[in-house]
Amino acid sequence: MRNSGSGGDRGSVPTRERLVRSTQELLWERGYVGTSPKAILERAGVGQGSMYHHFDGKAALALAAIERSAEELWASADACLSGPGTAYDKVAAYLLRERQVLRGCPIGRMTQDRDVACSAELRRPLDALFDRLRARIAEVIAEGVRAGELAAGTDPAALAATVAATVQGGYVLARAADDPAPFDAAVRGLLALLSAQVTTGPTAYPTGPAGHRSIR
Amino acid sequence: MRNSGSGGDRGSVPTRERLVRSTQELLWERGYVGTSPKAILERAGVGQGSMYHHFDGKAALALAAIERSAEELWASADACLSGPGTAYDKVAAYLLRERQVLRGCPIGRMTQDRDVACSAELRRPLDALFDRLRARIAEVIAEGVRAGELAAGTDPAALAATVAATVQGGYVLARAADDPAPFDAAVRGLLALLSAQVTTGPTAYPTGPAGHRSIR
DNA sequence: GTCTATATCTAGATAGAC
DNA sequence: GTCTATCTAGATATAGAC
Repeated sequence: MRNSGSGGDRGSVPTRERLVRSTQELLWERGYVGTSPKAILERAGVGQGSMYHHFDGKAALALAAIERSAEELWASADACLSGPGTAYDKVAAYLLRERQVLRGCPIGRMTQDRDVACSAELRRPLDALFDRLRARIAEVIAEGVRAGELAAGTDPAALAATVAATVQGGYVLARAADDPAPFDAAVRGLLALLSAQVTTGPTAYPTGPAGHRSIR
Repeated sequence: MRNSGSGGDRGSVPTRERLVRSTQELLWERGYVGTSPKAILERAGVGQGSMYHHFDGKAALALAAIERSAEELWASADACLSGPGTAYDKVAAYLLRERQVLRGCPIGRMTQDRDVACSAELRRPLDALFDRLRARIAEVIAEGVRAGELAAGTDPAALAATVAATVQGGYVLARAADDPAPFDAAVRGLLALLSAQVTTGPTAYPTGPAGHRSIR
């Protein structure tokens, strides 16, 4: 049982963990190309030797950071989509959950990074996350259709893609404007369309403690 | 009247123009941070002296390239939105027009580049483009509402943001999957929702020569 | 107007001391 | 395990010849 870092017995964050977290932050802020090992080390407060001891190099560290971010994002999204209420409520909870719009999506951002998109290994966690996300949203929608809440003839997979795309595109529009308003508008527009598919009004069900603001 | 490049009288593209076009391509492929002056010069086939003669530096050249790309994108989008048919037809024409999905949007991509987003000057053309685009889509939708084609109560600005976001987000999902399918699914899902807002079926009007495949 | 040579700084990684 | 030196290459810009 080797010591996995000097911090474990001091109550501080182990070196390896600090490297991963620093890299998560920097990838989110600057992307892969814009993030240098030097910047990671400075933020983590460790020397170069530590980084190359724990990881093979920049790509390996980035992979660990991306996988971690994807896990965290999935946990957050799934919590919304597994919440109380109708299918509409669950989708609305996911759409209205988003935070820090101007920072963008830590995972979606990576798709614009050439070195990431061109690397099968680095792209895999992105693909896996969005695949799971769309599948989960589609599942929620399909349940709504089966329950008679949403219009029959609704294509769950297509609508799930629209939901995920609206969020990702909302980030893009908001960053272009340096203002979260376009993101909010896109979500509002989608929820308005979605509510038109609801045969039983979403508020006809008890929505439970979540109490998300309804759009229409 | 100074000579604005040695190519004008030889039928070849002037140096300055070659620099702008090369930069457009590289910004699209690699983003701002990932594009070096050296790469631009190599693609344009000119020496460094030419670049620093025509432009102050990388940022100035990038600004010219981004403005050019925005103009081209606007022309293309506006053509779709000014086409024949109903409001649904026009929006569908815009949504279905998209090409080279895996390359992403040359303008939307820039929003993920820190140096661009943090520069008021470089961000301005992105903001202007998406602002015009949303305004134009909203105009089409508002006309549809006034004409009684689309449901009264529709919020043109919000729906326009949803349309633009679906496209931008579709690119993100497609690049994550390395497959255009999620883009197509997102568009299909949105058109299905939109068609539910159509009080008069879109095919009830003569759609003219455009003849876009209808989704539902 | 265009070129090559040069300068400075940083990226990314290795070597080896402690 | 962690540190500081050191290395090679490339980014970005300037200088000055042609």
